[in-house]
Amino acid sequence: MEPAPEIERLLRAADLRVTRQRVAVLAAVRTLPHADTDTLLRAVRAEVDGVSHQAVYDSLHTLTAAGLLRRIQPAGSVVRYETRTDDNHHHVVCRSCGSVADVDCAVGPAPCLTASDTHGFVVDEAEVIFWGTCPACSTADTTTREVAP
Amino acid sequence: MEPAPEIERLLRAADLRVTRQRVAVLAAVRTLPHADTDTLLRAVRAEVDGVSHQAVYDSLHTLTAAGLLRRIQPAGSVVRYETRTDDNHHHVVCRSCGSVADVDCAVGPAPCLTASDTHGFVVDEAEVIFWGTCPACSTADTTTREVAP
DNA sequence: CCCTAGTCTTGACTAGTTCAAGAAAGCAGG
DNA sequence: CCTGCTTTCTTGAACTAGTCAAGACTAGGG
Repeated sequence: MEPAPEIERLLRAADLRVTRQRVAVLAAVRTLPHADTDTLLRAVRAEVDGVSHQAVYDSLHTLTAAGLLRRIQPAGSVVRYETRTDDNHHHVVCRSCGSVADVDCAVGPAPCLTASDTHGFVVDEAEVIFWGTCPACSTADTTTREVAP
Repeated sequence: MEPAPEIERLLRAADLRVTRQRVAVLAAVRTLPHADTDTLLRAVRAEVDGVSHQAVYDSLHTLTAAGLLRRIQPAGSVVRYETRTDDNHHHVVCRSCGSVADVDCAVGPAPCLTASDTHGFVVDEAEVIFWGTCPACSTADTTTREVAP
């Protein structure tokens, strides 16, 4: 389903052992960007039978530490992962269904990274999360009101 | 310790019943901005004996819904609360110790609220979190290296 | 003062994640 | 190709933060 050799190359480049579990995890995050751990676990098990949940947690942590994955966690959401790690892009999150989409930086390469007074903190990253309503939910809201409790 | 009448007034203005628990919760968040629920629970119990954790959770939810509190949750952190709700300010979070400080908007009243392409999402808020190292941790890091594992 | 809706207490329960010990597997060197 | 060391995976228990639900209590309008 996924080009395994390419993924294998990525793992070796990051000095990580190539295991079926890791390959499957990385492939899963590629095909399911912004998915949560449980969804990824299912996807991985569809590829490699009998993978333990701990292996998936471990792989996700390792791959994140190696810079192959990026971990995102909007308030009130479980942890989600994506493979776009190089660019400092941001996210829009739907308040209603929790879906996430990528948003490129609006103002140049690293906007908003100029806080007025950071109280002596040494800032290395500015994370921006846009909150709103996704197309599907805003349509559902206006057309079929009173459906949700 | 806190001006209870003032807090009472705030509660009534928000059409909420005035209970000892709520007053204590609101006072606790005032004196301990950015505190997590557990810290607040302890603070509340110091004022009013035997308060249940559920009452604190309920109060925090109710007060947040009424706009008297703002709930923040940086990735990897538990939920925290603060009383500054009117202005759209942001936060700096220490990667090392997790401490949080307020940061006022850098560019005008609502910066960064102009995402380039929001994929059809209707955006109503832009949340900015600055990640870095707090003064205490950066000092500890440079002077007493090798202390932490 | 009484009534009722809203709030609090008590205690069980859940989801998501981490911890720990031993078995299995990757891969460098011979 | 085989060996052995080290990392990774499996298994299964444990933990934390938070939620659910039933009944007792109480704020505040009448």
